[in-house]
Amino acid sequence: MSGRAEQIVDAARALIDEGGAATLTMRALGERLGIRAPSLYKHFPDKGAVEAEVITLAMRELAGALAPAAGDLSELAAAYRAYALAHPHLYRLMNSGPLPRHLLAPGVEEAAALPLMHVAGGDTDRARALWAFAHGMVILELDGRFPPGADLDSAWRTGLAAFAGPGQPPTY
Amino acid sequence: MSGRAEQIVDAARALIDEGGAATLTMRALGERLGIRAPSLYKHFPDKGAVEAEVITLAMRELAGALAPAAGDLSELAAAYRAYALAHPHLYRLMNSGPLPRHLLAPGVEEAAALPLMHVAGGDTDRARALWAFAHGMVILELDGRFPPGADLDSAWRTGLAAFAGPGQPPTY
DNA sequence: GCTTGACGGCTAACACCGTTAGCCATAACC
DNA sequence: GGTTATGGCTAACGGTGTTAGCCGTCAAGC
Repeated sequence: MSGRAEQIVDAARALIDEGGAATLTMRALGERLGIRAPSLYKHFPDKGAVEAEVITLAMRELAGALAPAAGDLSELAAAYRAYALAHPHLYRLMNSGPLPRHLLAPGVEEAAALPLMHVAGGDTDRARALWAFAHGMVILELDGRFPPGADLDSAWRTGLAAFAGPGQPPTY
Repeated sequence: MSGRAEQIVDAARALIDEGGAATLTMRALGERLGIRAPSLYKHFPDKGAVEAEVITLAMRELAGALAPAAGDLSELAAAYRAYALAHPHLYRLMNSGPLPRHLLAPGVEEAAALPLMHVAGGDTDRARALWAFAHGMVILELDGRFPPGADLDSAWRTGLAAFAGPGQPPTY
């Protein structure tokens, strides 16, 4: 990816991070770089390709934010939620709707899921259930689905306690 | 809501149910009723108002689908997942993104959540964690985020077992 | 019976969207 | 020095939600 392409992806990331996916417009993106929209097509085939690069970038960010907390369930959950709250639009972009897997850098999706797999002790069912819980909590919070004033820390603790319970203890 | 308005909402529901939210276009909606797009604005202030009515309708549907399974956790979970898989686009519409609460029929959101609250034994933390898990499982499945061939029944069982565990037994 | 007004359709148009076609200046390379 | 790739540009197309303004129908009131 040439230098110009990286600038475009960075600008697109900033645009989404600030105003959400709907703010990412080819014209707005061009304007941010002092360029007209059609010129962007000299670097990317279409808008979806730019978005895919932003997703790749965000997944690497998320993996990086999770890595230091790997090993401890509640720390990992806190780091996961913290990233989502810090970058709600990026979180939504990479974790909602169909994923353009064929456009993503290979391995990046697995890398983001690795800490969770590790904390689940290699039990895929447990890992998937945990992932669903964490994603559910985060996305419902981001979308304002919980009643205003709801004690979400408490709900998180309750859920994590259930998963940490004696059902299937970590094998390591 | 007059007769014509109901026809519009029904057509909109059908359009979304068949092809997803993106298929709901004011022009397509009009065409389905033998009418031009601008005429729709004689019945609704904008597209968002039509969508809000469809959301209200879908929430009532979901509540109706959940009611027979109330009381039993795994039955309730099965009914929840079944509705989502039967009407993925409607599920996404009503459970993703910001909710236009001020446009929804009052009480409809609570009614859809009631069976879950009941099965959680009145424990709001437990109810929220369960909701997050169920929504997470469903939306990740709908979005194709799980690996192809993943045994999701098994993941559901694992998660439900964790929540049904001795952490906080039902109080009734 | 005539007038008035609401209702519910219509066309034309605007601003914005992603995208394509085609032109052109610069710069590197043989 | 000519050739070619790079990376800009304008103009335009078809699609989107939405607005303005026109007009036929039909019921109510005088």
